[in-house]
Amino acid sequence: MAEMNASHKCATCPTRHKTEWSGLSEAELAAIEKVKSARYYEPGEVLFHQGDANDGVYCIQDGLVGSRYVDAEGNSALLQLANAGTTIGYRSFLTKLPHGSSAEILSPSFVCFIRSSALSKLLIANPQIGERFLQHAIKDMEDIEIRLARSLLGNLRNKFLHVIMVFYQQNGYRDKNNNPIVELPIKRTDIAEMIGSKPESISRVISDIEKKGLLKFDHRRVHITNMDAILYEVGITL
Amino acid sequence: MAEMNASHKCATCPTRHKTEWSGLSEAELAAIEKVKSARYYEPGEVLFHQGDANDGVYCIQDGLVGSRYVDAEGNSALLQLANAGTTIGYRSFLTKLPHGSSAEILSPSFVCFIRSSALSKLLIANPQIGERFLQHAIKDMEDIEIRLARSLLGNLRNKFLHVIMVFYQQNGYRDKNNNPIVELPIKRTDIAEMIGSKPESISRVISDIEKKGLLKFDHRRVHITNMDAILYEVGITL
DNA sequence: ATTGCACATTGACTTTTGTCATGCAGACGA
DNA sequence: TCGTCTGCATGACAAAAGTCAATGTGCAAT
Repeated sequence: MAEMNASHKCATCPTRHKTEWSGLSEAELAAIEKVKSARYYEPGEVLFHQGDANDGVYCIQDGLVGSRYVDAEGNSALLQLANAGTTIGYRSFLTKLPHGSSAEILSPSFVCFIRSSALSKLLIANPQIGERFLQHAIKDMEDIEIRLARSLLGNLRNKFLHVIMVFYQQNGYRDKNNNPIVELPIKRTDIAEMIGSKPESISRVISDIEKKGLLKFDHRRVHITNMDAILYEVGITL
Repeated sequence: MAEMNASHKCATCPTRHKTEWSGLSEAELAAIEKVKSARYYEPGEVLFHQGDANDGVYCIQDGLVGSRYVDAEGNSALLQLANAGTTIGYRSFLTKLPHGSSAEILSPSFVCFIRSSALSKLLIANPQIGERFLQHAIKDMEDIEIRLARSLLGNLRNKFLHVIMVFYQQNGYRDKNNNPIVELPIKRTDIAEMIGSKPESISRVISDIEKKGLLKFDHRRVHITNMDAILYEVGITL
């Protein structure tokens, strides 16, 4: 993932169809092409910091980016993960307020950047991009609302299983024996920060879940050995 | 609050300036007036149920409405509170998906209703209403994101104090001696459901907080006796 | 191959929160 | 005024999760 291609033009971007920039004309793409910049990022790099003013939006062509919130005591939480095809930073672009959380590279990523001033012009010329931002906002909102509901209602084990299943929906595959497998894109500490917990507790939950035969962990590779039980426990709704 | 007035026309609605319907022309208001219905609700009544299809949006003229999510085991959580001037149900109107949570009356309320079919026509004729929904969505999102962050990072006491301070910002006032006071609009059990806890734990947190001299509880009336300490503990940011 | 390092696990213990049972007080209708 | 009901508080105990310390493990650089 995220290896350097020959070119990174929007017109040939493999993930553009999943973004707010799908369905634009050749001329519009060319306009974006002229004002955008793009580069490869290493894990740990930061696209923008919590509290910074908005300078534009970032479109993730490949990789994984987390939005991390740090409170006054220095405790941090991962509020959201954004993968290929996701545009981030649009919220503070629209509100003109500072970023509420940092955007931190979690996996090697290739990310494009469109400066606010250029984006404002694009929005005036193409009102349908605004409509796409509304759709995006609503999708994000449902996502966050589910997280909130689970964080209010579930125990550690339930929340952890949910995270695993979300990763499975995004990245999961089946091996030659048709057994479901998912590679976790982030480390234990970050999983803990997604559900408001600590890495030690994650370890304990993992060994408990393995003992019960629901999952089998091999470092970041997870074999889902009892899908039904997990789906039942996680709950189908929401 | 929420007593029956002589009339409940949008044109004279005291809370309209806070809603998506502000800034509409006389003719547009008259159009809404023709298609809307409105009535008074008692606590416990439900505007729509989790899982129901969307039939329109509800505009709260006066009172308090909570969106309650219930999981498979029957545990419930209050995800959001909506007070006067707030329009709810717009999300599933826009996505055409079922409601993710119920809307339950928490205080006596007067609520207007605009059917989907009529609202669709209004939106076509008045694109700026769509823009207002985007603003509303973003505001809701920031609200939920704060809740999520606190729910991931904070302990019970911190989350409880935050809820109190939110109520204070909305409803708080000062007595003759200039001491800050807030009347809690909901009971302990519902506060517990807002922060993923139980009423007994809320009681304990309250007696602890009283012992420390931060707040003084008289049933639902709360005297804020050490504002600085509370603001420090809750944290100014986000 | 060896060392160093970041990540992960495990154990012992503490703290926080939930659970269950009980009692009390204010609100309301008969 | 009397019972009844709901909300609230408290005590005793159980369960869940965090903390601190020690140890293990794979990986990369030398």
